[in-house]
Amino acid sequence: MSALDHNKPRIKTMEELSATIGVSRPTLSKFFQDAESVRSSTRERIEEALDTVDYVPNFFATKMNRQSTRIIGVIVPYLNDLFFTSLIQSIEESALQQGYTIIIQSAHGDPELESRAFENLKSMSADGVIAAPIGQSSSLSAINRLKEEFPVVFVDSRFSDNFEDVDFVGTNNHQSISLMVGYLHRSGDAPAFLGMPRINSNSLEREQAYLNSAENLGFKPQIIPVDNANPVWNFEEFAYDTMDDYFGRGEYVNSTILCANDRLAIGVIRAANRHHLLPQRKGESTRFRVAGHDDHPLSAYVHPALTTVSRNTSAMGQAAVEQIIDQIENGKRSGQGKVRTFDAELRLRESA
Amino acid sequence: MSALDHNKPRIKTMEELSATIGVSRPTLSKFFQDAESVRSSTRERIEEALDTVDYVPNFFATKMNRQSTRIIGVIVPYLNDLFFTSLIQSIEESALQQGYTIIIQSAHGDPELESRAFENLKSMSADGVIAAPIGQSSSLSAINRLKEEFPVVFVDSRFSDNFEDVDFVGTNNHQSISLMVGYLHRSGDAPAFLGMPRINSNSLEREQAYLNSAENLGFKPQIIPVDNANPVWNFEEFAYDTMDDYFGRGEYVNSTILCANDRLAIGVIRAANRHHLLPQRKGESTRFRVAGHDDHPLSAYVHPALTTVSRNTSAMGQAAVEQIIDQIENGKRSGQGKVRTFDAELRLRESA
DNA sequence: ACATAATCTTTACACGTGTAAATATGAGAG
DNA sequence: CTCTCATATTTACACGTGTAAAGATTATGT
Repeated sequence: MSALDHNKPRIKTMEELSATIGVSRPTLSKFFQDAESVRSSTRERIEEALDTVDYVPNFFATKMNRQSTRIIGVIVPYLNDLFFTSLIQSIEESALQQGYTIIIQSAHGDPELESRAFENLKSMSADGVIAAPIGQSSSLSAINRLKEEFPVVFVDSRFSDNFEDVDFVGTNNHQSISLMVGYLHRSGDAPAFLGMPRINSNSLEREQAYLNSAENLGFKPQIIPVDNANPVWNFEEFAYDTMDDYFGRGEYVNSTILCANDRLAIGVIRAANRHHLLPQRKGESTRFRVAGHDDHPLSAYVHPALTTVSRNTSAMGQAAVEQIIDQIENGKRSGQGKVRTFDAELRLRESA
Repeated sequence: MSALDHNKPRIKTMEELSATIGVSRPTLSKFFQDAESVRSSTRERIEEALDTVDYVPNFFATKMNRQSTRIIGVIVPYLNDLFFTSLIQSIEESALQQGYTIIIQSAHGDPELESRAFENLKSMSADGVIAAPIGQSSSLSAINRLKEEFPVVFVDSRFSDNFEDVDFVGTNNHQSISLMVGYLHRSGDAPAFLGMPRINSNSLEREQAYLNSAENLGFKPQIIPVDNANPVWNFEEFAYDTMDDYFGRGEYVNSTILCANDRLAIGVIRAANRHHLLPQRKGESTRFRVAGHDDHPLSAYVHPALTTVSRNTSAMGQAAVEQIIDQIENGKRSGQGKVRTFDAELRLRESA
């Protein structure tokens, strides 16, 4: 039968379907919203008929005259990042399970496009939005306005101020960083810290967590100065250029470097390899070490394999969906937003 | 003003907008479709009013009663792959420029979900679909039916048969592979070939191109046997496991290996590093070499940096959009589909 | 077979915007 | 100050489905 699918007559409207299979349109409407809501004999009759016919309800028409569209918007700053794509994947899976459809919007790193993405979702009457914000102040006012209009959950990073009333799902950066700093400190030199070339909450929090850990463990923190002039999204290149420069001048060549994320670490490893700072053979050892943060899918495949901490993207995606659906179905509570952060786990590999 | 955005009164319908700003609804409708279509004095009046008010036309309502929705669906087999995300990025950019909106659908590697993605897009009356198909026969019948209903362009890979009438945009695999084989052959040992663990057109074409090149250059082709039992999407792990096995048994340890894509090559490099097959220091040299295909964003950051050929994803995305819009606006020509393939360029780095 | 409840059909209006036709208004030319 | 043409307004219907109300039909228990 499935080979003959294309022979099924195409039916465009529910009205037409009603006429051809002899079931009233309101009943069909009920059926498509919830097959269980009609008598079982009717259900079977409809289902049999649907096998012989090619019909899908019009998406727009179904959503238009409805209080709830069961659409969740997902906004990410950038699609070319495996962290975000795996987050999306997890979100989509959870949402689908709850009968929600997701609409993906990428801001392409542009605050202007981020605002437009929110507008798009508003015009689609999305029930709610899960957003991983770019974190630049330019998009702040737009988001500030839109968070009043429908449920919003931030994931991954959030704005430092003005958004205490918005739910947040992310990583417990203090736990993850102190876990890694603790490990590095007890297994060798205390680490220096290479941050992200832009200001978002993760960037700040991780740096702060690093400083706290240093204080707790009693070593002198050392934050590697970087050019923060223009925020950039190709982290590997940024880290490579930065450290290639330092290494060329003989700086940090015997250090342990903790990077704010794996993509930076991958760039650092590349630079370190170029300057022969890393152990090349089994048993060999050098003083230089690198560690990352996130457990990027490829971090196990660089050489030396990257020691890092894993973020539980799957749990984060699931939690974000739970939170947004809670807001949608139980109403948005004003006041304090719920904050859920997830602990990271150490992934000891070769680079440190 | 933008700081006070949230003070703007929220207006939900065009009717309401018409009442508050004193311009008739049909005129507003014209304005939102094409601002140039109304008298300039009217346009200014509307634009000024819009500054003081918060209104966006309802997406569903605008699309519903329209012949053209200006929506292009984009279906990818998997979102967790930087090749597809950069393709999407390029497609979105081109589409936006032409006034089209894209809706992204990921099949998550599942033919069932791929079919459903097509259904979704049909229910949204998408004007056309750009699809990178999974390439399994199970989804063939569904696609076969749907390609009759609206314009379809395949990108990246296509079905071997039954789809000569569908436009295709991809890489000139014969050019790219023979370019690489030629280079490897004249710079060292002739390569063996490691293919992808699943059957799509790229997989087959690249293998065939490899065989052709071998014949042209007069060396004996050697295709590395792999387990094709269950198609798998984590290429790095697949390649690592496969080659770790071989290397452990002393096989291929002095070979030059050409991989069907960079993600495989990254896995191979990892395995080769574990078995110390690759040159570790400057000047050092071994007989073992690896080359990839695609110019994956991280291929320059593995160690040794991967020698590969670049696919022009930007041009491919742009071409795919051109083709789909051509079909949408000039009608679908039956008969032979237009095939556009792009040449690849050699990216000589360190691994070969 | 009867009463009763569950479900279906019929009818009608709603959602927010596109769009066509007839009419009214305004700007520019003479 | 008319006439004319371009553009706006008014009115009306359309898109495809959700949904409420009233009446008709079917299933269930006795």
